[in-house]
Amino acid sequence: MSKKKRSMTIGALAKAAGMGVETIRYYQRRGLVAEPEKPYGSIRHYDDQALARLHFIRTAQWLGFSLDEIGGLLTLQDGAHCDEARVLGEQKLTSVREKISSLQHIERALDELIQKCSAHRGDIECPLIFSLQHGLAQHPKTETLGRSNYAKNRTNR
Amino acid sequence: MSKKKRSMTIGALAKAAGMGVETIRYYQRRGLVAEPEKPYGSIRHYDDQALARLHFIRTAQWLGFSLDEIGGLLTLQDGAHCDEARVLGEQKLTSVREKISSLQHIERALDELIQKCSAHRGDIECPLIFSLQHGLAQHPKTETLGRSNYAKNRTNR
DNA sequence: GTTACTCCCGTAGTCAGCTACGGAATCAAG
DNA sequence: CTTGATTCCGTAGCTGACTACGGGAGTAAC
Repeated sequence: MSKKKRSMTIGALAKAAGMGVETIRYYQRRGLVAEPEKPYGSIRHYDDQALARLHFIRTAQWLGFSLDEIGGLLTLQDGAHCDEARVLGEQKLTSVREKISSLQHIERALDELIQKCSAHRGDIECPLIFSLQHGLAQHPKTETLGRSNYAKNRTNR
Repeated sequence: MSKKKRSMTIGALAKAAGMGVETIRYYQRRGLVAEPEKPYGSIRHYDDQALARLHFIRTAQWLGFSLDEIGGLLTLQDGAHCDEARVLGEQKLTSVREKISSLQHIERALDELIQKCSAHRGDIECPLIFSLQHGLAQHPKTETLGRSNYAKNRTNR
């Protein structure tokens, strides 16, 4: 949007990018954004290019790229490696689609359990609990639920 | 399935449940499964009830419940608090549906970027990279991407 | 009876992405 | 020129669900 070459402190940059100062420092440590030279006994200043990088990171993150993958995308940024970028995007798209379909399985399973729960009145046992104990048709028992899975289904803060 | 009252060591139980010994110990520490009495100078033994608990945990996990939430479900297991269980299930269902719809937004955005990439031939810049730098129409810039979000889109191991 | 697994138990490490803390230096306002 | 906010910098803590390690005890097979 704005193209004027304003110069900001890290605090102003953080505010402009909608993130915390500590987050920017963290990205610097990870090598995702550069740390500008510090004038003799003074404070670092950032320009709109730095802000653009932060936007880049946030958008790519929203698309599901990890910070490591974003690092890879950023190296593609300078050359004209459009094909490589497209391949990365396609891989992401595939994994997003897989995630959608497995969440849809879960949606169906949960929905059925809740239906049964609502239908059940004053009987011996809760159908939802019972199903958890005795198995679900849809649920692939062999699937490993590792640590990479743990937050798959968490609610945003 | 099997109803015979076999007795297993923790290793056999782990194998039967398809998880590691350390995982079961971890659940014991978290109070999700009980630790049976240890005979004088011997080894603990587990029965099919213990196995059923582990199945319960894995299925509930697959449905998106956290271990803390599973702890809550397990306390409902003994009383007949079907309504409470159903409410928890409904909350999960809501959050699953939210996740699906936000992943579908992402799917659309990624798909468009890739289309543009494929259409582009020998021009100055890569459309995907360009969009990351200069903003996406679909992407809500104000949305906070906190730590609870970081694995939202990771691939299963 | 010796070898080779398991079990037991406590503690510490892993991953990803932040977030917090503390003390010194610098800057902006009054 | 003082006060109070920021910056700088390194290091440590947090989350959730495991996973690994180490050393001693028990157990199973030969």
